[in-house]
Amino acid sequence: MPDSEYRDIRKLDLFAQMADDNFTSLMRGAYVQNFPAQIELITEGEPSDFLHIVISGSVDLFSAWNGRDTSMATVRPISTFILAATIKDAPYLMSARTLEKSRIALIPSQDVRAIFDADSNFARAIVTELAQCYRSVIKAQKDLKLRTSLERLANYLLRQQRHAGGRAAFELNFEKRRLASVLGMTPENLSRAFKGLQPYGVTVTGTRISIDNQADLERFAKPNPLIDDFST
Amino acid sequence: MPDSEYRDIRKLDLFAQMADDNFTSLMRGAYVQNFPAQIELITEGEPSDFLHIVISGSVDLFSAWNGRDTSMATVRPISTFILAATIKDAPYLMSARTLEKSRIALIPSQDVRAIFDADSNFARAIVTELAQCYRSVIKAQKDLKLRTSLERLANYLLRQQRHAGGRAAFELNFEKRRLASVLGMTPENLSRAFKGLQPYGVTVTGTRISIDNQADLERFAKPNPLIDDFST
DNA sequence: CTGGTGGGTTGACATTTATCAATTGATTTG
DNA sequence: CAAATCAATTGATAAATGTCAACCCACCAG
Repeated sequence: MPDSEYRDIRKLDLFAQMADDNFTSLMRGAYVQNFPAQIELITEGEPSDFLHIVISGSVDLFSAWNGRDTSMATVRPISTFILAATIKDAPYLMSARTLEKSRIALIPSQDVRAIFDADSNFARAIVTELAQCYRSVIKAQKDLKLRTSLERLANYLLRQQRHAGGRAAFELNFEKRRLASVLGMTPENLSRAFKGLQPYGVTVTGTRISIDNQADLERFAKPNPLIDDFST
Repeated sequence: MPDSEYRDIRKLDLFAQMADDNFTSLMRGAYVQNFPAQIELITEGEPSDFLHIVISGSVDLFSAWNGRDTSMATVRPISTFILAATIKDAPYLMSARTLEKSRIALIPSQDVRAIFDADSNFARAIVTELAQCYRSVIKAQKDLKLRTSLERLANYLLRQQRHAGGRAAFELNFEKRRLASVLGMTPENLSRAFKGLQPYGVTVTGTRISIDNQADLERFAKPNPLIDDFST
């Protein structure tokens, strides 16, 4: 693993405070691999052998049941996924596939558990990370249960806009079919939902979104920090 | 606090392994109160001053937005809630109200955070608990996104049946309106959903459910441990 | 250049779910 | 006991969402 990557991983909240020895030992056992796009990295139901870290590219977490499937989340650099399964030594609840060419570090789960037992700074960081993950899912669930698909899309656009710097126009860094799945609707419905937001000043050209009337859209979307603010 | 309650709390996974001193110190700062039914214990958005432990009775966790509200979960004795908010020192994401007369212990959040820093056994237990909570919410989200309301009800009944001992007939320990909200539908819809399960051998009399054809219902519901098994 | 491929869109239609209003039935309360 | 209350149910209807088929268009490979 190149030094720069090593340092980038070290800077993650999860690893920043742990003892040098323990971090080095974790990394010694790690594999780093480049994967092409559309590769299934893990499959739900399998034992959780590795904690994964996305170094570059992006990864889709999804789940299937009875012939249907749905995107649960997207993981972008640099962050980890499958932490809860690793800690509990329980089967994966979601599958993961690369969305594009990606570089992924794999840390053996038993190493993570061993160092978690030995390094209380690491244990604390894991607590913070898990609490964050838990709260994110709760927010997603509120989004799903309390809002219609049009409202979910409107709020998604506002979040994405903020994330992209707050300007009126920004890029959708999602395939629309995946966005539809993340938002819990069909691609056809998403297409119509975009049209449904036109009266509130939303213009779509390919992957480019333009919010022409910020106040109008916010009046409709009613964004709420207890659902839409990912930082708290 | 009576000795028996003290011991019951001590037995919770969350507190079982921590040092005696630390547990005693946590409990010294705790309040225990009896609340009547339908009392709002906490309100979403407020700072998380206390970790709550339900000693008896039951508590509904719910959330509201834009005039709508939805039940997220029910907490039954003996277990805690609001752990993630306490740890992160972040605002509550959900409100809580007693469903019946309940006895609740309140532990000041700053005490929990202080002892979490000092007692690594406690920290480890918190990790396990949070990982468990996280995985439960992920399962709930899969249930919501991958299943129709009829399928959610069918699987709920099978889970409840197992929880009640596995016999063909069992009690629904939920008000139907609340069950509807938990399952993400309206009470009217739940009523119709029960009728929709009649062809699969489900009989409803008040709060009593009878599953007359286990195999048929399971063939329809297609229960899956990665969604319906709460223990893993 | 050309034919294929796949994402995105559109229209017609079906299904699911929500809403509203009215009724029932059990329980509570004065 | 009778009135009031509230959860549960039912029917009629509306709204939201999904499905299916067709089509457009950008992109890529031969």
